[in-house]
Amino acid sequence: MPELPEVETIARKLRPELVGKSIIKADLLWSRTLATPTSTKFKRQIAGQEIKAVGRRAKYVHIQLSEYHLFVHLRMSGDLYIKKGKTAPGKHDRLILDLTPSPSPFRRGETTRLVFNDTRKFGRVWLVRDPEEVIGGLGPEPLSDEFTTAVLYENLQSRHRQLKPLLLDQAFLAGMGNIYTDEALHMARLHPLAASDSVNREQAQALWEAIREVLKEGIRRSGASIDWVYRGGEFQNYFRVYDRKDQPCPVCGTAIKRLVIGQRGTHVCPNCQRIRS
DNA sequence: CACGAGACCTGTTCGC
DNA sequence: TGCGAACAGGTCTCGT
Repeated sequence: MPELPEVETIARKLRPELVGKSIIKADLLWSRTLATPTSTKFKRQIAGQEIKAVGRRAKYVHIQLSEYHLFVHLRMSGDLYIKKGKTAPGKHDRLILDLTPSPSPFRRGETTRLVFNDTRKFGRVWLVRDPEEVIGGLGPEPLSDEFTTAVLYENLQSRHRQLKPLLLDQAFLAGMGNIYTDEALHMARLHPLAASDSVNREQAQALWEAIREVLKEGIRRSGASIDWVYRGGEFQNYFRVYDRKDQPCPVCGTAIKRLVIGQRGTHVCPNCQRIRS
């Protein structure tokens, strides 16, 4: 489910609810959800921590605590949300953090919880002192100032990889997923199988612009919501190629094709996106 | 180094 | 209607 825009949307929504509250206790309902440390250590270390900030790096939700950093990766089906009031855990809840009650005089003493729900159990949570332990190997943040056309061009030249798998590689660029990669390549009129070192300066410029534009549009529309996973986004109504097999390309009207590249469904306009040219 | 296949999981949709 | 196959927003690890 969640790529950069969806994770950004979730982090923005959680921030005002979480900052300033403290964690009372943790309830781990699926042990493999915890990547590090051990369950015992995790529960001991997180209890009493105050939430200082909530942000995002790549596809990780980053929750800064008084002495630790909590990272959550939603992978394919994860979601993070606030649940108020005492209720039984949901079917796919994997981790529940009890928070100090809201100070509001109208809802005095009401239980507030941060719930990590994850149907497919691929999601992971880390509690560390040093953030580098989790996010140290990531490539540039695509919407940051360090990510320039020149950086993209040089990095593309320095390897010989198919464009799509390279853009999905989080060590190359952090935050792109299957949807936004297909959309960006289409916008830049580049074929997903084109070799990275075959891309010229103009094409790198177009790709840089497309990546930023597509991600910003995704954020503006609060992400994309397909089927039962993740709700609230609107970007699915504006896909140009993703999930649009056999439907017309919005640019030229040619039927969109679906390929499989690196075991991922990949959508292209066979007319707009050609390997040579 | 680049790339493909298999794992990890559950749920929904598709094809016969 | 039933039932197995294919597929899903991600990433890791192994073998070639």
